[in-house]
Amino acid sequence: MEFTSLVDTSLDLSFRPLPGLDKMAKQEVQSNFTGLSRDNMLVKDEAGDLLEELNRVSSENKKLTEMLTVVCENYNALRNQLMEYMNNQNNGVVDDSAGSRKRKAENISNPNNNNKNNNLDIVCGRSSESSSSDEESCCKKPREEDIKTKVSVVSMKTEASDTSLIVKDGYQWRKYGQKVTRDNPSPRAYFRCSFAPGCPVKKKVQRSIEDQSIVVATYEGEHNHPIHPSKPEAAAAAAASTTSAGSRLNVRTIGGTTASVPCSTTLNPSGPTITLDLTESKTVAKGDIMKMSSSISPTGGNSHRTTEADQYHDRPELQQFLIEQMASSLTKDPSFKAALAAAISGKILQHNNQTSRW
DNA sequence: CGGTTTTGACCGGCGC
DNA sequence: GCGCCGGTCAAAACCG
Repeated sequence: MEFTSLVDTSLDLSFRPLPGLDKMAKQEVQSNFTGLSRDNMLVKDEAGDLLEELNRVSSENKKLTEMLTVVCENYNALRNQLMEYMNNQNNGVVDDSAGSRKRKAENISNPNNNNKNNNLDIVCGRSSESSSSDEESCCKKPREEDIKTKVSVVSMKTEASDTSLIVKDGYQWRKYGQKVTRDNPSPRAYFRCSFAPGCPVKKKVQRSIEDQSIVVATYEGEHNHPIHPSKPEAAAAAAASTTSAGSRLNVRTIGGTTASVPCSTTLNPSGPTITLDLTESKTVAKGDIMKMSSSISPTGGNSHRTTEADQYHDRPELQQFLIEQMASSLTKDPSFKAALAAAISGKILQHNNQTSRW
């Protein structure tokens, strides 16, 4: 399953001039102001400026689209590498898992344990669900629960002083138990989704044994209802809980601003790690947007407008900076990320529904 | 008052 | 069969 096949990466911001708009605008201006030669000249200049602005913005739009496409391609490449790695591990480990009668609960019970068997179970379950019979043969008798339950792990950085095991993922959870497990001194909390009656999703939340400030949430199952509309922070974890990759997905919020890229993907032996820096404050993002919009706004400062537009046109480094600013502002904005993640997870869900019908 | 959290008891799977 | 352990139940307490 190709990621690009699921997500339309064209990112149409609907801000490109229509073909012929140039002519139409000029004709309209001319017909409206015939006989007023001086005004006519002024309006022509203004129309020209606006068209330049439109062209510039549409070219930026195009560049942003290309950037997003590159990101998706990188994701696909990394995912392919991961699949190869998984296949290699599968060949080496399958006998071990068949021979050992180790309790299966341990796979799930220890989210910090980067258990290869756990990954394999998930991958096999998912591939038999969505792929051809060739892939089904990789695990001929997948256990039924492995197919039914999708398990995803989300780890989040929290305040070290925050002792509550609350992971805000947008869904409504009801805690039904708490246990201290053998391998981790910090208690593990058990949650059920209480947003919709009969929703089978469960969640286990426990602090990482290595880093107490990291809370590890293990989601089991799929929600049978849409995400709570008033909770935009749901995006990342919701995407993780419905991830089509089916492998371990760690969504981390990192304190501070050390990450220059707010969203990055890395491949490590435990699986792909998606690191989301959600800690950037809204004020920063909005400030950037405000800065940007005020500097490029066609309505701001008539006398400087043309020269500013020319600056952006003539200087590629400024264009590059502008593009980076736009991308940075978009990715820093939580609401944009939430909307993007919701759209992607929606696409994935839609695709899963379509493939399950085949 | 209804929903949520807490917490001890209980259950079932697994290893020895 | 027994004990360990993770997961779940359910009554009481808590909260808005």
